[in-house]
Amino acid sequence: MDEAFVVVWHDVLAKHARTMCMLERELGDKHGLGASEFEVLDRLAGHERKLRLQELCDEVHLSQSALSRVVARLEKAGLVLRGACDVDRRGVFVCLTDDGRARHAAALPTHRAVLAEVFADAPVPVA
Amino acid sequence: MDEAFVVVWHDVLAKHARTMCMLERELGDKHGLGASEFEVLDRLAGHERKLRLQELCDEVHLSQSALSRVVARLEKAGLVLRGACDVDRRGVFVCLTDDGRARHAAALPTHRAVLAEVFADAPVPVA
DNA sequence: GTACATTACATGCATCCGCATCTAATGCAA
DNA sequence: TTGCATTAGATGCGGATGCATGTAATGTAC
Repeated sequence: MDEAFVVVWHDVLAKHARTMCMLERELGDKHGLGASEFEVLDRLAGHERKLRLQELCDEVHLSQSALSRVVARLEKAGLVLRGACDVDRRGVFVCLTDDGRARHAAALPTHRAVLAEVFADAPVPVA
Repeated sequence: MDEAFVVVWHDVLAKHARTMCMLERELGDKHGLGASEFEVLDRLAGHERKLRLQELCDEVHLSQSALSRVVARLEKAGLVLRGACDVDRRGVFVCLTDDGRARHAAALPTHRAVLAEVFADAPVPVA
C-alpha cells in the first residue's frame, strides 16, 4: 500500500527532526558537543580497540568528508587522537583520549534522556 | 529499558539517512528538486486552498527561516506564487502554479518509489 | 621494474540549515 | 490617540554537509 510508506516516512521525519533538534540543543548547551560529534564519540566508546576512519564511516551516517572534518574538530578539541596506520600508511586510526572518554561519559545521560523523552510513547517499530 | 530507545533511534537515524540520500539524488537528478522543496510542494498539493507560510511551517520540519528560503527558491523557479494576505498584511500566502503542480505530479512517483524501496521490509511501526 | 587503476583520507567549493536579528504589521493598554 | 509588546516573515551570518577533486599509498598488469 502506497500510503502506508508515506505515513511511516512522515513519522521517521518527525521523530528525526524532533530528536536532532533536542540533541543539538542539549548536548551543545550542556557539553559543547554537536550531535555528529557525540555520535562519533559514542561509537568510539563502544569499541575498545582503535578504529579506522573507514570503519567509523560505515557506522556513522555521514559522508566520508563530513566524518573527516568531525574527527578533525574532535582532535582539535583534544577528545580524540589520530594515528597513522602501520599496515597501510593511507589509513588513519582514531581513538578516544581520556578527556574524550570523560566527555562522552558526561554527555551520555543527557543523550539518553532526550531519546527517552522522544521515544517514551513510541510504538516499537524496529525489525 | 534504556537500550531499547537507542536501538529505535539508530533505526530512525539509518532510515532517515538512507531515504534522504536517495530522495536527494533521485529527485535532484530526475526532477531538479531537493527533498525540502519536494516536501513543500507535496504539502501544498495536499491542500486545495492557499496556505499561510506559518501553516506550512507547522507541517514541514524546517525552521521558519529555512522555509522562507525554500519558498523563495520555489517562487524563483516558477513553481509557487507568494501572495499578500488581506486580513493580516504581515502574512504571506503560498500556492502552487500550474508548473508547480505539474512538477509535483511528475516527481511523486519517484518519491513514492524511494519510500517503497526503503520501507518495503519495514515492520508496521505506527501506533 | 614501469604504468595505470584503486583506495584512504583531506580539502575547495557551493549549498543549505538554524540562530539571532531586523522590519513591518498587529494587538493591547492607558 | 500614544506607547509598548507580540507576531509574520525576511535576512545576515556562521557553521555543517555533500560532491567533486586532490594527494599519497597500495595493488595489479605487463
